Amino acid sequence: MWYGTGMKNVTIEDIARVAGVSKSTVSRVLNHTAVVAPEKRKAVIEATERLGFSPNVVARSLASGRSMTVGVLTQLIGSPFYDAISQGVIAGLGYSDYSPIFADGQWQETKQIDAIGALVGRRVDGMVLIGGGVPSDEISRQCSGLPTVIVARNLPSDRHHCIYMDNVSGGYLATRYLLQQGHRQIAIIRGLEHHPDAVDRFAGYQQAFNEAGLTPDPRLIVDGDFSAESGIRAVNELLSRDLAFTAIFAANDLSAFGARLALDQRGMQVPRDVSLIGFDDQLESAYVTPPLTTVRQPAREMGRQASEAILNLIEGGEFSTQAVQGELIIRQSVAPPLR
Amino acid sequence: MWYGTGMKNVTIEDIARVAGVSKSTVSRVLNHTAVVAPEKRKAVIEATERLGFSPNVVARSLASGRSMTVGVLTQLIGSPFYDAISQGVIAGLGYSDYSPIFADGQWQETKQIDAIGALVGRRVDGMVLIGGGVPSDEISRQCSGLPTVIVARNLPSDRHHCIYMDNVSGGYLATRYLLQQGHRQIAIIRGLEHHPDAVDRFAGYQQAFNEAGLTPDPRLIVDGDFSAESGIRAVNELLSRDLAFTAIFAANDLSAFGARLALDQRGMQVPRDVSLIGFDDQLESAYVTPPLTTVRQPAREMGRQASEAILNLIEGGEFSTQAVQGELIIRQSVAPPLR
DNA sequence: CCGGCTTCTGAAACCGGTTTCAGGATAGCG
DNA sequence: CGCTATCCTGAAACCGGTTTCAGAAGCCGG
Repeated sequence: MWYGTGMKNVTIEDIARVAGVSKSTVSRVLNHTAVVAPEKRKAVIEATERLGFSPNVVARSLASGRSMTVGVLTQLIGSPFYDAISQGVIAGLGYSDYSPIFADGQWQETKQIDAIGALVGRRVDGMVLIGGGVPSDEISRQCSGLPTVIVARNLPSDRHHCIYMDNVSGGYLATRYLLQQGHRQIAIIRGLEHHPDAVDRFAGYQQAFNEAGLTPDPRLIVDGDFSAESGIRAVNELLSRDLAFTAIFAANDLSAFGARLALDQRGMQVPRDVSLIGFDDQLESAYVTPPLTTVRQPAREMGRQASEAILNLIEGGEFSTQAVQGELIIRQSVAPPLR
Repeated sequence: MWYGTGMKNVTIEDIARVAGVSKSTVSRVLNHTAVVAPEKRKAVIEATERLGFSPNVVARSLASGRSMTVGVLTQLIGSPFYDAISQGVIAGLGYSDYSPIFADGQWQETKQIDAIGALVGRRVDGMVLIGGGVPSDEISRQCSGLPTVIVARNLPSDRHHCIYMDNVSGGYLATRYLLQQGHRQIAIIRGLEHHPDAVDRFAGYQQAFNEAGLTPDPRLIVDGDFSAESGIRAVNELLSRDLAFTAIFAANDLSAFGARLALDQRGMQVPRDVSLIGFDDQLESAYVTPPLTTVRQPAREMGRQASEAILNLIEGGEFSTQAVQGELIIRQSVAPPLR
């Protein structure tokens, strides 16, 4: 078996022979790891180019102890938000000498633990964990001594480096905006019951109400699971309960889409009859009708930040947990209530 | 530096010592590569578990010549279609012992060539090329002797293994459906001018007209670039030209969303005033208002198929280029024309 | 009871680099 | 001019596995 651009497989030894020097010297030239006499350096470089040599990364990894790879644990459920983070990581690593290796957690804790194990076994030099629910101490155990960044999740222990979205303030922002527009009966479609993001956004919702000296109507709180279907179900449930509401705060844009569709099917217009606000600001949200007002999560940027953080940690740098703030993106799905 | 679950770093040599056998025997037990006396086997397995040994994949790769990785070249532009293919590849590889390594081509030929080179340098055992525009013979050159699958692109040479969507028949399907519904003035928003997918879909559009003994109105053909913005621009252009049309075939769902929005802003309803059909069937398409009729491209499945194909090729199996057919997904954005 | 064949096993070579170490050449200094 | 400090360089060890090879042990039939 052979690879590479050309023939057999040219090794550092071949270069050494052709250039009339030793392996060591070739290595030194290639890595700029020591001063080498100019004429030898030249000979090595020429030989390298003539034979079309590209060093065997695997051998190099073994010898140097660094694999030049970063393990990325995804959850792969096809959520636009998490996917965008992965993309950001890939993009951010694109400018470095490190390559990302992916493993798929499938939102199952055991799978995630296995996947982390597989990545560790591959001797990745750093680890980026996107979302997921692996317990803190399990992470510590498996990734001890290994630079690790956790994205889109906030682990309280300061052993961990996290880049997460401040979901409380995000939920607060969305709700306060609706309140400012004059809404009082604001339904909320929550995300997965125990999902920390969902819990936090809900906390923000309550906080905005509290701050305004109001109390949300508990009957307007319905559960969902971040899917578009759950948005449909939630609206149907609200309408079947025959409750009055003038606005909906959806757990994420996808469920907002579902909610929008369900409202439309019942003949209710957004924002005339009901205002609607989402969470995420995914690509499509600016182009649905009406363009969706939402809280922007800079997913791609978070991924990119994570890649920078991990590179920095690998180089021995420092990093401390960062919360990124959501941004209210005002479009056209919210209007003051009619009356 | 040390990794792993526990202490220093336990190697096969440690296991050998503890189990009272030689390295060779440990290797044989771990890889089931030869028969070993039951009691020694047991000793090895026990030692392995007790010390929490996980083999160094890098060393194994170097020795065996197989890196147990598959290189994936993406284009990372955030296109829902291409992204979904990547996800499919990750998912498909999840069940194997191979891990995907990503490199980002950024839709630039030079970047793509570099990226392929980097992957080859990493001694990947197989390569999955998603989209992109690297010339056929450049691929042959760099990937010679390396199992390679090209997804979402059809290279005529039979040296290559491709999994691609039949865009001609997809475009045909969409257009024929509109014709069947009674539309005659069918505008088309094309994708990027020289993009093969766009060209093919347009060919399908013409084919459907031909087959019906009709000719499309050339003034209803406008260019786009697969973005939502381009959908908006296209509709505005059509309307400003003051042309009569009863239906729009958009290059992809994203540009259909844009078109839908632009129509809405001009007070035109879908499908009452104008019917709209897209291409892709991305996640959100079922939940916009009205739910979008479209041609489904099984992106994720294509990625999964690619991963299966590459694993098969690595094992020495055969694979021949496959065209997957699009499927017309009828929802509610198309209706017969009013008159 | 012995030769031949099979089975198991360990020593050693190997994969392709990096890194240590020691020695030779050269330069600097008194 | 002699002696030490410095600079280059190559030999060899090393990273942690796999695989070859040859020898030891066990089994068989004659």
